[in-house]
Amino acid sequence: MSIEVQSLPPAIFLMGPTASGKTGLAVELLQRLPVELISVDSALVYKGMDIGTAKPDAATLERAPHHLIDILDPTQAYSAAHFRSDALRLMTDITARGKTPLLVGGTMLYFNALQGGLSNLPQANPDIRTRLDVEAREQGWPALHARLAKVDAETAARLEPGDAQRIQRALEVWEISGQPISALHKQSVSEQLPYNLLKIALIPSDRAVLHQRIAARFDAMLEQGLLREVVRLQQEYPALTPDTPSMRCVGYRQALQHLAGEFGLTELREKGIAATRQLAKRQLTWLRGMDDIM
RNA sequence: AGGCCAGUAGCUCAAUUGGCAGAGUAUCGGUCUCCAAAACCGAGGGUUGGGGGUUCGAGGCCCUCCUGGCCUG
Repeated sequence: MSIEVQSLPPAIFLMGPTASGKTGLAVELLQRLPVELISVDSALVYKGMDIGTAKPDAATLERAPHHLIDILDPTQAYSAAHFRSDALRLMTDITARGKTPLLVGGTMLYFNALQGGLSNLPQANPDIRTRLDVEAREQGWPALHARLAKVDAETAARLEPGDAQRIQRALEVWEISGQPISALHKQSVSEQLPYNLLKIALIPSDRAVLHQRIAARFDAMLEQGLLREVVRLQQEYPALTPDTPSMRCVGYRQALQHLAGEFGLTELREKGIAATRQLAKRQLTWLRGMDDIM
């Protein structure tokens, strides 16, 4: 380990799939170490989404405050870039206070963007996205993929013709900047994270046990009033639809569909649990590919 | 008790006249640069309820048994 690395301030990553016990461990570490907690979670940012996100309860948050929880209305959008910017600012502040940032959560893209950096790309543009969505409805995403191939063959070759989100993003970047996203990726690389990282992953030893915990937790959410929470959100924010980013969260999307009469309670339970298992699987895939994990 | 309908992948269902058993979903694996609890890609998975028969060949036809549903008594 070089002197340069040792001189960097410390920061801790505490990662793990949903229902792996991250919050409990984070609270415990807080009691023993001079740390401040930063949530790394694309769902916990939303106010009013408490039950379905398994947000730490009020008493826990009182005892163990988390940054980046309850910072947005459910009508708003967040992103990896927003997170990176917010987290870097908070880490600087925490370090200046003589504390160590403890980043805890399950949104692996956010951890990845924080550590590895993001290229300097134009911001998302809702108007362009809406227009591209309309065009895709008329022509199909493969047609837009073909359009992308004309201006950015490299990215088109990398993406599947059905990969709506990434085709849309690549076309959006092209329209705003006049440059292929592949070229921008090569140009600008944000600097290394100026912290000496300790990365901890909570990886369940047995998938079957994780599946049991997921099922039990979803049942508990239903008992605690997940459906009431979603009804209340709909009343408070009539603009919410199943396509709103916040409502794409596991459990909320299925609850909206159930409330719209698409299926019954039994199916809601099955679909909610399955969606959570799939989330956990993707989180574990990320973790398998990460280096330096304890 | 009799009559009718159904039984095919974990689940919901396709399969022309008897002609290579398939989809969706789930599960598993992977991809991931401003939506990521998102989006996308791939793979495995079958004694077609059991047994017998006809046929070159049966998920589909015949016999029989089992299971479920509906109708009649």
